[in-house]
Amino acid sequence: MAEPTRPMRRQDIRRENEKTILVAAEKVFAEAGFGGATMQLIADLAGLPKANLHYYFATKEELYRSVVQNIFEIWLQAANCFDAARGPIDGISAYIDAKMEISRRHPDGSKVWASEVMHGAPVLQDYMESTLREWTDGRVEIIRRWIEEGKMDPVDPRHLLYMLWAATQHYADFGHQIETLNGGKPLSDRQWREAKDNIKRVILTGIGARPA
Amino acid sequence: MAEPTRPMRRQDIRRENEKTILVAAEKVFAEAGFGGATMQLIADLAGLPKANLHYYFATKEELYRSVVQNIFEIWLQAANCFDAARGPIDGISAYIDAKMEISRRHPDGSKVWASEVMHGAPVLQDYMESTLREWTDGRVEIIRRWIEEGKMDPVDPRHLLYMLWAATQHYADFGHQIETLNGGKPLSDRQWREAKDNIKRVILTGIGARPA
DNA sequence: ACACAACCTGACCAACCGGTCAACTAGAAT
DNA sequence: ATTCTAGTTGACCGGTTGGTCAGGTTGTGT
Repeated sequence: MAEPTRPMRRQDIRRENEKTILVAAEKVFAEAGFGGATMQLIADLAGLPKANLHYYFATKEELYRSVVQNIFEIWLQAANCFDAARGPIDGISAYIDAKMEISRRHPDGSKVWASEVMHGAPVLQDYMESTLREWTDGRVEIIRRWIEEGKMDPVDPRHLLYMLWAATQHYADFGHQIETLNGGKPLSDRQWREAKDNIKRVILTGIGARPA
Repeated sequence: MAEPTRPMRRQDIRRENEKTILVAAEKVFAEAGFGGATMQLIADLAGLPKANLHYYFATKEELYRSVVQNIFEIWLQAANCFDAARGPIDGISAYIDAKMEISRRHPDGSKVWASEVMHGAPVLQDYMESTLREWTDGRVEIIRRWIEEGKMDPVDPRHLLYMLWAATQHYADFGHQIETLNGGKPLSDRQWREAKDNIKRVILTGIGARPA
């Protein structure tokens, strides 16, 4: 019954262990916060001795930094939906879909991200002042153009973006509250769809989005 | 120049010290999370010796619990706006105003609350299953009635509430991000008003709210 | 077969944290 | 004035934490 453990190549070992550690770390950081997380807890969850963690990640901060950067990249990827779109209905719908999918598939990463920002973004400050700002400015420009072209009402683009972030991220960060109010059960497929549709409908109607 | 320190009555001492400690604790818990906060940090910020903290609050958990319960009560007070209203425009407007005011005046408390929920509400689980659930069910019923009376479109009441919570709380929890994207400066009075107006306008339009 | 480098890990350590306590000071009641 | 109780605090303690390290094991190029 024992799997015939094929010999692993060096590269595979490193990649696999780093992945295992990062997954465990993401979960522990999400559940306990940076201060509450311990290397021992992460090691136990990863099924590795603590000293092994320090072989791959020198310090707790370095491990945390890797986790945060990972989720930040996923977060940014959802951005592309916006660019390809021809109008607010396509663009914002796709963006809501993408961000809701992140909230559903990576709730731990979302929480780590939220926690990082809430504590003043000590690790990500640089990214926020460069990458995030550029991305935001670009999207603001797109929305402004949509408004000029009469494709939607004149809504402040920044506050609209904040609302999109807030409404979608809420389902990850406050998932526990939502679950509690849902009778202690996680949202079903159907409920996730309803959530998505509701956000889309309220916001798209709210900004007076008109077909391109 | 030294203030003529009037003798303090026992009651005043206790009340004043508890208040000082709670304020300091709220800030430290918000900035560092429960795990990252230390009694020493809180004591330093409060200007009291650490042992004195333990005189008023036996354990770190007890102090944390007090902080969380405080903000929970503020949070619940904003609820009353909803009841007095005759229709969605009045009710939801007032609620958004109240919650935005909380985000602005009590950003630390909001963060502690968010952190608490994000980590599975270890302290507040009881409240969430009783008080919060009751409050939510009551509000759902009100919204449902508004829909029946044709005062707004048939939007899922729960998801609408989540959106209200998310959009308003975001300005506290992600305040640092918003500040960074605002050129590193806090939102001005005018920008806060714009934020509030935008949320109101998008949501009220989005749900097709009609005057009672 | 050999040597080198990457990988692994039990044992250990200094620093720190939550919490305790005994001794002290200062209002309040008589 | 005396007594009692609430409030104050420096010093201390056991347990935990992030991090180290010496010595072992295993894949890999020659």
